[in-house]
Order: sequence, then structure tokens, then C-alpha cells
Amino acid sequence: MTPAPDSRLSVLVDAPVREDGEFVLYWMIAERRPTHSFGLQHAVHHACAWGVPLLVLEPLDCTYRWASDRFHAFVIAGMRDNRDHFAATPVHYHPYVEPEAGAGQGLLAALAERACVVVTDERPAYRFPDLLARAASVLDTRLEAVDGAGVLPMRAFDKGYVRAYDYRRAVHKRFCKAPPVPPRPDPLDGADLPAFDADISDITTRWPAADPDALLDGGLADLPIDHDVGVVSSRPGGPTEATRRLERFLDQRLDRYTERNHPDEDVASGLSPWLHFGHVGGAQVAWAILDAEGFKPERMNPDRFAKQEGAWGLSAGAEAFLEEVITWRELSFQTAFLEPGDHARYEGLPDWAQKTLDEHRDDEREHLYTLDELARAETDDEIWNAAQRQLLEEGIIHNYVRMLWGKRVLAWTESPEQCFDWLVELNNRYALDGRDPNSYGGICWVLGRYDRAWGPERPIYGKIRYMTSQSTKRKLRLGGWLERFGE
DNA sequence: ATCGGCTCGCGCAA
DNA sequence: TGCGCGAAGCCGAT
Repeated sequence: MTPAPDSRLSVLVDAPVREDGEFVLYWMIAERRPTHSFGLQHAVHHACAWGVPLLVLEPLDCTYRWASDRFHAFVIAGMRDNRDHFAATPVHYHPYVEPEAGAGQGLLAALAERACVVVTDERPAYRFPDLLARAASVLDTRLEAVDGAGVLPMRAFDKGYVRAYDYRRAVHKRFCKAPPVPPRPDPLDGADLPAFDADISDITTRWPAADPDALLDGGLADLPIDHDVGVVSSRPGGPTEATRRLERFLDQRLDRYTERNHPDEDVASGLSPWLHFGHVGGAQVAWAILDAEGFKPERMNPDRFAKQEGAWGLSAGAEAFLEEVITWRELSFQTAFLEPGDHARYEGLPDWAQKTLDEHRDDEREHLYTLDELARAETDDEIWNAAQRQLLEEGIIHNYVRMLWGKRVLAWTESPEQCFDWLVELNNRYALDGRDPNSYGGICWVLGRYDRAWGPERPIYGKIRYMTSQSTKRKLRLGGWLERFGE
């Protein structure tokens, strides 16, 4: 079976594969789906090569920051899908939801001890780098991490790019000269895996398989997580729902995607929550668009490389969507990967942005709101309040309005650093796609990253690109949206 | 309604 | 070394 490409692999524990191991262990922590997954594909490759069964461990602990009913329910709905999917395969699937803080400690090590090799997902940002570093320091078993988040590996280019224009040009050149290999849709297709026969009852007695149905039917209340951030029932998690939404987007929305900035048109893909939890993959989504549109490298237009449209030789809607799912999303992943210490910090913003914000830090603020007032959508700006209410209720904000949502907070906080911290807090607490490299990318864009200086210099904002609710209201068709989320 | 000015710095051509 | 150019900006002049 096909392994993941070398450019997507990193060896975290460089021990030889344990030949008397009983199974290959896939530690599913970020790409939580059974198809279109380089990580799972790589684990299947090992299992076939060594002639041993495959065990998939999908854990969810309750100690991660911002853990709440909202995110737990989303992940657990995915566990239900994955359980049903693997039930019809030789793979042994073990979902584990920690009942109390620390209860899951030791589970990975106990299984890894008996495995030939452990394969997992490589994700930058948030808790993942620490999680992997800790695993690497504890395990003796060979540990390989697979970068399976995007259509391009995070190591695709030998340099980092700090502007979309330059990153976009590199992407266009790559797809024209040597398009990246997609993951196999079903990594188990044609795989001759032995049935799982290891006796792991000592381990599953101590760390029993989660019952997703019971957890979703009231069981979350027993967990030590934030119950004030509620489940978003209109957006259930899971690979099944993700695939349904991807198909709906292709069938019904892509043609009109150029109208995406108008909230009332409702043609955005809305896929970011599922992308964040790995219920659908970046490569899966990008190739679905490319295949549907008959992409061929020889149809690309080199004279349009680096430009926002025209380079791919596809429909306007498709090109606009590839901008989102490849250029902007993967630029953020690349930044997080190359700048792990800085990509989610105020101090990681470009020098010109920090300088101009610093020069205006003492400018008078007309209103200062508390974090609670912002969280409860109690400002004097009706569009901002509506955006915040959409975030509270639906766990998302319409993508154009989300920029305005970020920009306005700068005027209402004591310092640009406080603005940054509060945006991160609100976004990570409530947004289903929060805590994602792409989400940090959005917040940082609000404060100048990937952008340039704009005149004229304004109070508080300095040369940071300025946006106003009044212009937004004038330019966008958002009456229906406002009615829905307004006071 | 459309247009220019505002402003910075990267990557590439020269 | 100079030049072109840029996620969805805003505002005032025409």
C-alpha cells in the first residue's frame, strides 16, 4: 500500500519498527476521518508491510483549554461516524473520551508499548506541538507524524512567505509544474489487513471505549468541561455531515460563490468547522473542486500566476473558493508551522504593524467595553452585536463580517495587545473553527499580518487597514442576516 | 458612480 | 537598485 509522501512525514521517535509488535497504532488526534487521510493511509501502509492488524485510537481529553459541550459534541459526533465506518472493516477502532481530568494519562503509552509503530497527525498551532513533543519524550516505540492537513504539505516550499501574493504565485507554479499527490479516497481499499486479534482487554478495561450515543444524549453534563458554551445543533460534527456539506456546496453554491461576501446570499461553503476537526481534509476539498472543474496543469495561465483569478483556468466561483481553501488557509498553516512561537502572538505581527499600533496606543478610546460585555454582544454597534450573536448561537461568523468583527474590537480595548488577547479568547471559546492555524491567521490579518499599511493614518488604528460598520452596511446585502441575529 | 491618494516592503528583474 | 504590486479599506473630489 502507498505510504504518505516523504514531504509529509516526520519521525518523532527514531526507533526501529518493533517486529514483534502486535499491531500498528494510528493515534488519530487532528485528522479525525476515515477517508482521504494521509495519516491513516500511512498507518495502513505499515500494517500491510508488517502483516499486522491496525488499531485506531481516537482520544478526547477534557483538559484542553476552552473545552466545552460545543467542541466535545462536535468531536463525539465524529466518533459515532468513525465507529460505524470502521465496523465494516478489519480495523479495530477505539474511541476514548476522558471522564475526568487526567484519566486518559497512560493510555497511549500502554498501547504504544505493544505496537510495531505509532502513526499520528502533525498539526501546527494550539496544543498539538506540545502534545506531540510530550508523546515523543515518553514513548520508546517508533513514532511518525504525518502532515495531512492540506492539499500541499506544509514543507512544500523551501522558504516561508509572508504575503498572499507571493505564496499564491508559488502555489500556482507548483500546480502547473508538479501538482501534489492527493491522498487515496479509501485507504483500506485493496488493503489486505489481518483481522484484529490482539487481546487488549487489560487496557480497554481501564480505558473503556466511549459510547458516543450516550455522551451525546445527556452524557456531556457529567464531564468537567464548560457547559455554558452550548452545542450547536444546526452544525453537527462528523465526516458524514462534512461530506454532505461538501457535496451541497459543489452542487448548489459554487456557481454563485463570487457573491459570498453578501451574508444574505448564503453561498459560503461553511466547511471550516469540519476542516478544523479534520472531519474533512483540505486536500479532499481542494481536489473535489479541481476534479469537478476538470483541472489540468496545461490549462493554467502562467500570465495570471500570483493573481487572484485567472491562473487556474477554472470558473470564477471555483477560483474564488480555491483562494480561501488553498491560498489563505494553507498560508496560515505554513506560518504556524514555520513560526510556532510567533504565529499566535501579538509580538509575531509584522514590524510596521506593531510600530504603528504602538504609536497610537495612547489615543483616546471613546468606549471601552469589558470582555464580558463583548461576549454578551452588548456594544453600541448593531452589526458587531449581530456578528457576536451569530458566534454565540451558531459557532461561526459570516466570513466578511468576521473581519469587521475583529477590526472594531481594536477601538474598544485599552491596548492593541488586549485586543489581540480578547479576539483570541472570544474566537477560541465560541468558534467551532477556533484554535485553528487559519483562525489565528484571520485574527492576525485584522492587526496587519499578510497586509500592508494604508493611509491616511487614523486614531487608534494608525496605518492598519480600517473598516467601518457603516460602509459594511452600505456595501453588503445583509438585511436578512441582520434581522436574524440583530436585537 | 468612479477615481486617486494614502502607505509599506517583498520578490524579482536588472 | 528599482519597480510593481497588493483579501474584501476609507474618504473626498469630480
